[in-house]
Amino acid sequence: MDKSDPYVLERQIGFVMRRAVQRHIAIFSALIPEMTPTQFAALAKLCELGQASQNELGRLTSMDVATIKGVVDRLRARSLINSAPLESDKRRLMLTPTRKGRALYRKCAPQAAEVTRQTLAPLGDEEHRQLLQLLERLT
Amino acid sequence: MDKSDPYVLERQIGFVMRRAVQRHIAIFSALIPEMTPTQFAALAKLCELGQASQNELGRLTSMDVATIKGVVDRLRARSLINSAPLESDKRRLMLTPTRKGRALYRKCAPQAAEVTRQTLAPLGDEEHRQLLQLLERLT
DNA sequence: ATAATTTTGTTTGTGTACTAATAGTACTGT
DNA sequence: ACAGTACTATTAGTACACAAACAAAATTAT
Repeated sequence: MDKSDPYVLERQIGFVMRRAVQRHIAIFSALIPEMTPTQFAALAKLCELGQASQNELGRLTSMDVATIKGVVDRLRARSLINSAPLESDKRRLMLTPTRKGRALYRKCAPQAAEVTRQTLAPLGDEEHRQLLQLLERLT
Repeated sequence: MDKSDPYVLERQIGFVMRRAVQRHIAIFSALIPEMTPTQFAALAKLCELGQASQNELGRLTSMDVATIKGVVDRLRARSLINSAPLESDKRRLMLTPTRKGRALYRKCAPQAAEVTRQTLAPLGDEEHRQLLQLLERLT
């Protein structure tokens, strides 16, 4: 990169990522109108784990405490997860997916794989791997 | 890609991009506390153009009508841009950066370049180019 | 055992981001 | 000229995302 390049908005990583995320979210909500990507991430992780505290689930899905609370509230309002204070540690709110939540997850998981496929449709398999690896290193 | 792979949240492009964006925004707000990335994008593009209608600016910065309105409102509240209805087309709201807005942009632009540099610090120059090119093709 | 610290969850406030509905203006075709 | 269409902006509602401040509970350090 030539350090003397003028600042061109369209070539900045932040701008390009924002646009790519916008397209991804549009594909997601077209294929999975039942849930937002964030809600699906939380539900998917909780189904994978079987159970988790709210804080734990937030960490594992990269959501801060305020965000995960809102997501959990909305999932619970739709009876997709249950929550109960933990006896052994009264600070913690233990979450479990409901039968309905697990069923919805099972139904949506193949669709979520298809979201990934459509999002990456412009790329070949090798490029897909490359992109994922490069982005992971930015984390 | 093995189609029989189970659905692993952490390997989905959406999840990985969300995390990368989170890190980028954290770097941005540490280096440029004066503005959000979105506000900077709008101000930068407006300074580059000299003037633009609100709708036009939204299109060029990939913000929908509701989003660009909020961003413009906040920039105007801080006297970084001016707005006036256009005589020749009364639907349009013509925007121009103020002197203060242009000064702030000039001050922040080098910092914004530094944000990009720090965000991409884990990658080499060739990888930087690759990542940008791959992401652009997802748009 | 008590004080200091850490962890977990909640609340408030600000700022994207999108949808859908509304209204005024401009343009197009007949 | 006028009807239909398209464009621009606003508003209301929902959903992330983060910071900061708070309270309650658990852990630790002395």
